[in-house]
Amino acid sequence: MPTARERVRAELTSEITDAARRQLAEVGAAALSLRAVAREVGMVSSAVYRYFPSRDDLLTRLIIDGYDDLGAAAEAADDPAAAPRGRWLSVCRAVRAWALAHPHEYALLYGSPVPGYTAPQDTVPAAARVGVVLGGILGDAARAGALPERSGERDATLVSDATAAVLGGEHPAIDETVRVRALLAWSSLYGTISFELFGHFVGSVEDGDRYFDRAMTDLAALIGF
Amino acid sequence: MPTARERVRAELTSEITDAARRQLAEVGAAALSLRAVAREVGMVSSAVYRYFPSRDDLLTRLIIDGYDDLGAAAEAADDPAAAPRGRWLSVCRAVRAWALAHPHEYALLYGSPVPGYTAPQDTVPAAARVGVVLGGILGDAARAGALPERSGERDATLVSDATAAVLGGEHPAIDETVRVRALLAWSSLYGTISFELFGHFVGSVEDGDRYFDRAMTDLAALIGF
DNA sequence: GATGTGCGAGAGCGGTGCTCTCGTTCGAGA
DNA sequence: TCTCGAACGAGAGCACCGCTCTCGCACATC
Repeated sequence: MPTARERVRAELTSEITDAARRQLAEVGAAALSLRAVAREVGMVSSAVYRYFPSRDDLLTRLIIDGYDDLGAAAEAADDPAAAPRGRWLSVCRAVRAWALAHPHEYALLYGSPVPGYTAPQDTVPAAARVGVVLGGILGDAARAGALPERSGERDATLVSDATAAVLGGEHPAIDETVRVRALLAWSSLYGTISFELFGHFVGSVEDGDRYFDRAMTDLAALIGF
Repeated sequence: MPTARERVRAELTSEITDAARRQLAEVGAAALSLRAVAREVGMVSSAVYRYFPSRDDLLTRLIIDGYDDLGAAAEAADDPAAAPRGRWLSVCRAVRAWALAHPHEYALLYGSPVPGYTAPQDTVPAAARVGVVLGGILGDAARAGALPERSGERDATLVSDATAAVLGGEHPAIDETVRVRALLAWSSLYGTISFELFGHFVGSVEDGDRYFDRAMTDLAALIGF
């Protein structure tokens, strides 16, 4: 049972992260100021250091929360009963929708890394959630016989064992070519969203929604869906 | 003929940008400090404002230079006499090599936008150079009959006229499907490089060089090369 | 009830972007 | 050739930043 002190500490911690999240959404990670967060929660800046040893640790908290929120959105959008292509497209749409709704969070997760900041190991499980969802679609499709037959060969020098396991594991319909294409589709999803969000499609793509659907459908076909 | 004052002004301006470029390469855009640049060139910080009205304007200069440098690298890597797939792969490799050699510049160009900063119109021509090279490969391939026949249809609600013109223009082998795939391949190139550079492939891709070549080859096949 | 730990407040350090003022110097027009 | 205005560098200063340290106060434990 938590003491009163522990309870108020937990409450204050989440109050700080909430304020930080609000400020992140407003001004972005680079302009996120620990002092402003402190002001918003009615603290003096030095008091915040009782809860987060540095601004980077506060950012780490936001990064993990962001990955988790995005991962949950992707998982919620996936209907395991649907056909592979529909599942793929649905998850891609969910990721894009989350990115458009949380542009600064997305930039924090998938944009330039914060300088002098290296992601601690804590972020890894949360960061992997979207990939796990997409890998599950691939594996389910293979086991359902929805993918063309392939050599099933394994080249461990290209894709790591852990990632190969996430990408449907060993199956005759999955070889290194499929694994590479799945990774390519995964990174292309984020490349597409990043280009849209960071303005590189301005003047090129007229209808973002339709372009995205067509591009993601092309990627699904590349994998074999 | 430039006066002595104009000459020394131009010289000092390039001295400032050189120092800024060095600092960008070392500490990244977010940590680039106008005061440190001033120190490096032996000025007091306020004097730099005679040459750049703000830190963002200095960054804009670096962005344009970066796009130009990257664009020149892409153009130099393209051999118009080669086959489309080889040209595509060669340009992709050049972009990746430039990114790996200039990670902070790359992050400035294709990572999170600087907060409160909107790219001025000056950056557009420089930013377009890589896309023009890739579009040229597509157009040459179409005119050489190296692409499968298609409907040649045009759907201006999806891709802008200017971009369609860059992507080989009107040709029976180029329809909106090809244009979408070309844009997808373009953004996927950067998605792949960004994932590698920003650490999202850590633990997944074992051999970055081979993975990149195979992924880019898959993209070429998607376009029709 | 005494004691020690957790906590918030405040001052302070060195850094940042940016502004303003003040002499100086240079260059073009009279 | 002289003059006067524009350009320039230096310096002080403002408000902000991340972070550290110290100092009291309050709470939980012995």
